[in-house]
Amino acid sequence: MTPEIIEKMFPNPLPSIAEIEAKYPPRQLPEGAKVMRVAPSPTGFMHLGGIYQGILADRIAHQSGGVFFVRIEDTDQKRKVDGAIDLIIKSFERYNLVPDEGVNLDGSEKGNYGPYTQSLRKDIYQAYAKKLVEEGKAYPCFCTAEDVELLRKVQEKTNVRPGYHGQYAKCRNLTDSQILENLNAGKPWVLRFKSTGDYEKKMAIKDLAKGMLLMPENDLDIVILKGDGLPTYHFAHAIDDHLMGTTHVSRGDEWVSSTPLHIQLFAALGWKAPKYAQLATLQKLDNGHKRKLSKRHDPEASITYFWEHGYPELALVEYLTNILNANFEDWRKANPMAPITDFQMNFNKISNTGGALFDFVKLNSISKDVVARMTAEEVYKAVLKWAQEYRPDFAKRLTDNQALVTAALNIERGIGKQSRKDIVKWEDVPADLAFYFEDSFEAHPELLASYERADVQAIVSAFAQVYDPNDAKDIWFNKIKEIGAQYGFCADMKAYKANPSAFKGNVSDVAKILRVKITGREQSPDLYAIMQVLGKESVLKRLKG
RNA sequence: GACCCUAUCAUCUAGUGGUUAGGAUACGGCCCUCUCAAGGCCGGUACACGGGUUCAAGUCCCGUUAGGGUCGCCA
Repeated sequence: MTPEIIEKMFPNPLPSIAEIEAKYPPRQLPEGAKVMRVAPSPTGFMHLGGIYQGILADRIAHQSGGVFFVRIEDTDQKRKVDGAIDLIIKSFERYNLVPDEGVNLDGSEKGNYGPYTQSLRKDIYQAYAKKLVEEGKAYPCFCTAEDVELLRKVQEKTNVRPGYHGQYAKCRNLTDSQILENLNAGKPWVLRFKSTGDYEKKMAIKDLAKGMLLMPENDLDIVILKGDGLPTYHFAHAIDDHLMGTTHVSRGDEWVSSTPLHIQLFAALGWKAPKYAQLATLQKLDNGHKRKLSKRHDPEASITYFWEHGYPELALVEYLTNILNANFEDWRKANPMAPITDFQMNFNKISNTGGALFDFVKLNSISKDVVARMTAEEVYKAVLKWAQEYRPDFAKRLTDNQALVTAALNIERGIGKQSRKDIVKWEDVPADLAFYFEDSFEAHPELLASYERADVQAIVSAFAQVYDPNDAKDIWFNKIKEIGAQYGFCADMKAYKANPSAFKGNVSDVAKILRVKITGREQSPDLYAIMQVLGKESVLKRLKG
């Protein structure tokens, strides 16, 4: 192609390749250090998979003494949404995935390998595109979207593998004069990669997540520069990950089939491709069929779903970590209180090759354990943060009653195995705490319908008489037993079981009567502790009510 | 249609030629117990199917079936 044509294609001044490469020197890192990134698109939707990928990249990079960075892939101007970059940054921040380099919330950047936003790198892509044209490795294509669509239809009809390849690559062999003519006529064009691949040949690709892959070489002349001059994913990936020094690319396995193309692209640019770890995407069970978690159909595909429902950040991270490296569970068992960043993430332990089902049952179980490991103060803070965002009314209740709420959250919050595990997510808390407050306490006398009214009244008033908030727990309990015995409820479980018909009931019935009066529920945490939290006034009021 | 990947309990998985096929979650039972939760103990449930190779196959090979993914000027 003549310099004249090339100048026509790239009329704007571009940095020279030497200039660019000088700005991106190889990183000086210790032996074995890995440089990894996450590269989300600012579409206004933060996919759960982004966090999944982020956990892997952050851990592997940081545990190897390397670098973790975030790159914003905004080359599709049509899908760009305001505020989307904020959402991305906040999402990673929320899960404590801290990039060493990338975009900050205020729009500034950190790191020496930027810009980290692709739309700001247009000149760089163009410079390399121009170089490929000069070397005869890329060519302008004047086919319209309709032309390409038509081609695909013809290929389908004639049973030919679809795509812009071989004899179907119409613009591949345009003469200089044809190109010039089209350019002069102002015809829109895209830049295509002139593939040298042979589809009949296989290439072996080592994937860190999937193992050895045997793939046909790519022979598609894919678009590398779109009509608006911005690169496609493929081209931007090769250039950015080279310049930014990415050593290991982790991404979803929807990219597996284009990996031969990417390796080819790196080679055409004279570079070595990074290593790939292409993870199976999270799945969901739908009508008995597994399928990819879908942005359109599954609310839980969006990270904000977990914010709204108040899942502890650590719970989600632990759950996803376990899908990445299933030996996490054993590690957690052995190190119950260790920070999760201590867990050594390992490419070799990636087990999810087929696509794991996202399992809320398991997530909930992990979440319960996470919450149980927290102190009451930590739970209070986390619930407050959630409530301030999603339940302002409840947030006010929390701040107005911090001491009471913390005390309530502290009930049976023991060490290790004895701790209470009934909070899965912060969303559960308002209902759990409702009975502590006079305005949301609901009396439910009907729960006592199976007892004689007179017995209930007698027991309640007898207890109200002897109730002393200063009693130790055993004294308190003895009082309950004695009152029960007085009205025909056996105080001794063994005796009761030996001859149940001799009694109206046993001490658990007495406790139930008091529990229902005081909490409005048949089930509650330790009643003694609840009464301590409520205080004498409140307890007596409910007993009389 | 073409290409690629995957296949162990309901779910996530351990397993790299010789295992009573292990764990976790879920489920069921018992114990503990003022209810619930938690905890402890016990239990059932799996190598998709069919052929090979081998003294020996969950593990290796081939096929079938089933699932997933990709074939865009989206990423």
